[in-house]
Amino acid sequence: MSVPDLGRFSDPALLILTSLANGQKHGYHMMEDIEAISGIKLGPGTLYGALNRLEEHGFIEGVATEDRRKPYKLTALGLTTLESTLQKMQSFTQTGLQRLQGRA
Amino acid sequence: MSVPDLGRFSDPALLILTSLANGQKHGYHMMEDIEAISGIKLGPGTLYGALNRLEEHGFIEGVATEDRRKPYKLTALGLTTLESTLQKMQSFTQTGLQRLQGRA
DNA sequence: GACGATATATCGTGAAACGTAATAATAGCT
DNA sequence: AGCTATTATTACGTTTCACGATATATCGTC
Repeated sequence: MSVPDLGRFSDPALLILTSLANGQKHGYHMMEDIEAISGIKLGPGTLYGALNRLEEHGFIEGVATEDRRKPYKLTALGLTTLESTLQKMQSFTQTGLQRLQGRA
Repeated sequence: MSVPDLGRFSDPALLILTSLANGQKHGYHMMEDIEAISGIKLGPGTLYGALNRLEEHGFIEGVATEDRRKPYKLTALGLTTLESTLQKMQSFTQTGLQRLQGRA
């Protein structure tokens, strides 16, 4: 990679919530989706670890199924949190890019 | 705050680099700047810890001075990294917000 | 010029999150 | 049946975070 990565800008939690923003998904599906929309490939430990934390904190919840796949979906809390986070991030990146613009 | 925070979306490192995007600053100044542009208040341990790591990784460098304040500025590496990170973040948040839009 | 408030940086510590990898088990393909 | 892809769990070492305590210099003001 030509441009090195900033340690962890990624924040798996945010990637996951965003992946769930357009409908429920199970873990493996998220892995692919996240890579598609962000270019970041989460390992299983990272992904499932973050999933558990998100569920504990009430941002997502498992959907009942008899399949071996375990789908998750956003809770109301997760939804509003995601929305406000994305909005803040957007205005923040806006500011940052403007600052870069203004450089000599 | 009505909307709870997503554990660590913040990523102090990114906040710091962005704060340096419009010119060199010393630690305390960054604290205030970061709070102004992001609403996030970094404690001293968080801030200076992240500063040290960023310097070790070559993203920023201290500026020589006789003052007791120690200013930092972006390195070339830090600059390109920041730019590419912000751009990716912007397109990512874009995608996320669109997905939220498309919800029933 | 003493005294409190603000500015500025350092250090220490425990907890949380991250990344990698090993493991397991089911499903699908040939 | 064997092999590959799918899907999830767990364990472990490292890094980062957040919080607080500490230290010192500077400023204002009385």
